[in-house]
Amino acid sequence: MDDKRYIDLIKSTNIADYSDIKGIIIIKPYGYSIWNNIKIIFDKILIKNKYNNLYFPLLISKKLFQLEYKTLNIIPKECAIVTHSRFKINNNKLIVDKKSKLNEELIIRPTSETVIWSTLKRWIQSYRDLPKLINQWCNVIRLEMRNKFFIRNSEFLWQEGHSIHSSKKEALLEIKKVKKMYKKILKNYLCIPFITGYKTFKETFLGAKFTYSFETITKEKGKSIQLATIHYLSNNFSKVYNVKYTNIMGKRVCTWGTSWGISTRLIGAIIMIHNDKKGLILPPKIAPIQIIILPLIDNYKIKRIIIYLKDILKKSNITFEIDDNFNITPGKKFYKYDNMGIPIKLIIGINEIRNNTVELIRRDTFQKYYLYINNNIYIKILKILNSIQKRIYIFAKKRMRTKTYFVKSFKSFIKKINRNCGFYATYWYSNSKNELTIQKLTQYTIRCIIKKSNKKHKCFFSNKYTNTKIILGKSY
RNA sequence: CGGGGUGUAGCGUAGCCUGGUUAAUCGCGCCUGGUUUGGGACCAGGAGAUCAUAAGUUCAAAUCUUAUCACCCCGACCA
Repeated sequence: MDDKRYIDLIKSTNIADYSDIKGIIIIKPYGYSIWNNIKIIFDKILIKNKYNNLYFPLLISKKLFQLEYKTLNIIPKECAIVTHSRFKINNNKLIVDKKSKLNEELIIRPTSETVIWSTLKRWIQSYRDLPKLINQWCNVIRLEMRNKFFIRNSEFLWQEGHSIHSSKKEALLEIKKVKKMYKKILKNYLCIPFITGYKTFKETFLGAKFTYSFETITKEKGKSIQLATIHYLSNNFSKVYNVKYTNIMGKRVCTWGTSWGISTRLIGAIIMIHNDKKGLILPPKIAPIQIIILPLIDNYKIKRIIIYLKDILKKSNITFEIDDNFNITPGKKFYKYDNMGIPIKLIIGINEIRNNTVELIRRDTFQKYYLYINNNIYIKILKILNSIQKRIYIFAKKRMRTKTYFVKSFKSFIKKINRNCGFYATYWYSNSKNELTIQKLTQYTIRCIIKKSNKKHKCFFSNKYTNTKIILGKSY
């Protein structure tokens, strides 16, 4: 899918639109509904894992950032900074009233570690207060130079989970738990295959000891998309904000933290991964509409069938919509709903009335089924929804595999990337300078370090011996 | 911030080089009426644009000149 097709698809399916500010988009009902489904699913997973939702403020004072700089050398980039509070009129034009300059600048959150950890100090006194497992669904702003619908917006919606623990061991265990949580939603619900691993030092979140990431590639282009990240904060933020607790021995000791997130970028990933010539193919479990019912003629018998079907679908928790606008021809409707990626079309016309059936067409294969209308019809429908869910995951996974290559030398790497974009596995002797050189030469970056083997191998770039295996990819 | 490009109706565009009954073409979409309706229907009619903004050249500017602004693509930044 080229960029134009991607943008066209988002616009024609009413998922999102541009706003009048560069890099900031409007998420329309159909798109928001996808996000909302992701949210509902992940919220359940969070609750199961004992997380509590809460909300921290949008604006953060500068003095907190100053603290982080002092201790961890974090320099915030790409922030929106609020400096004034008032306008005045000059020559019939609105201008910022310089007299209204704020004593201290406020920063719109690019992420919330700052405001959360500075608050935790007051919430955590004893080992009995730990662990603290919190999550918030919110928007953040990171002013980027270059933008792309959902993949890189200046404002995006996300979930940020934060956990604070009494020991290093417990914090690391929590990271394992979060990995499972993300694996579950990405694979079982969004049907997105992925690779996982640690970010290089250069790409690690500022203030984190390590960053663990989930990466995938797009259908045609084979470009990399980062789906989720988990940061192990160690006791770094505990040091900055002096978040300490009294342990069972009566000693005051530091806390250990993690933070992690998934964002509306996932919508972009879904679009880029699940599509064909006819448009989107949404995974049934997050599709805003799972079934579109299309009566072909305006007829009382059909109306009766629809009422009957409605009842059954509602009882089986299948989301559906009925399009009984007869001013639009069937062909046009078929194209429209195919484009929107609705998993199943149910068609009812004269033939169906005669045979007491409905015609079912699944979006992924366009296979047709004729189902008898009776109380058990939902069983077959659920089966097909499930089958679509599984099939699109398997297909995406196969595709990712065929787009994953192994290279031994930089020379063969260069040769191959000219032909195929994708994931490139190789051995790597850690060196930030070389990392940058590779990026400049090829536009490829190290997506993640996937494992450390026992055997030593030659680094594909420096020829030094190493046991580190990495995946390279071309990012959006 | 560097290099390139584009601004004409809700969207996509023609016209610009060579200024003149062109206050603007065509397609999609929208509205009204009718005939249609099993994979993007057709006919008839209709609404909708101070041609990005500002200044200049000229008898005359969408068209030429200058400035400004916005957006897009390619780099640096990046969940």
